[in-house]
Amino acid sequence: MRVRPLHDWDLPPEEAAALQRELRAQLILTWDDPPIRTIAGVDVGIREERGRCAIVVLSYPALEVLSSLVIEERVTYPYIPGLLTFREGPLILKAWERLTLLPDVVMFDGQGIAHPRGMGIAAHMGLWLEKPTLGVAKSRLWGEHAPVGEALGDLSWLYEKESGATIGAAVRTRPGTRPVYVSPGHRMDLPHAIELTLATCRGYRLPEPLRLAHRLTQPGEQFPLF
DNA sequence: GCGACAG
DNA sequence: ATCTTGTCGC
Repeated sequence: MRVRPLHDWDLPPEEAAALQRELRAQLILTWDDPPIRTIAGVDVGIREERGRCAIVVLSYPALEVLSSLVIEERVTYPYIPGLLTFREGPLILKAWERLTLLPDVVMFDGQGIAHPRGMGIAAHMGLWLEKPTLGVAKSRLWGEHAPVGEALGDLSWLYEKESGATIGAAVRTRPGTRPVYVSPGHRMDLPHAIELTLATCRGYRLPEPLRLAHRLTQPGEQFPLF
């Protein structure tokens, strides 16, 4: 799919952070109730500056794989907490260009607005892709929360200590494992982000879109998945 | 200065 | 994320 360029990616850390603060005003944090027939999972794996991005599109709510793709490219921007998008974003866009089936919702491996400047990878990419997005991270970056209940579906709100604003939720997607951190990206609200996360879990800690995309980024894995 | 810190 | 083997537990 084609996207309209919003800005350069090769920005020094300070400028990258300033850009994130500017982009925050463009986020739409409401759900306008579009029909959901497909949902995509996006993940990136990098080893020795060799990045591999995988996108898997599943039907919803059946969760059958409709298409998948993997692309590789050199990645040089360093990993800096809070600036993950500047490392993985360019590669994700390259993969997105190869996509022929436009998903209704896109799930990312990382934060949405649960980020120091409200612009985690799911929020940022949502602006580029102009699609509803949500972030499902394996660990916390920003925000505080009370302990999470042990049952599937139990959750604790993630809130920003200073403002008191609720920015996401720590969700138990599988008993006996650590919760995942869910937050809306763009054109999304928290209730729907949580609902989509739980509705796409199939017995594993990670929801299917991300679990499958992650598998494809691992060395030796083959695609397509169907 | 110290601790925190998505992937 | 990646580096890495075995191992504890259901």
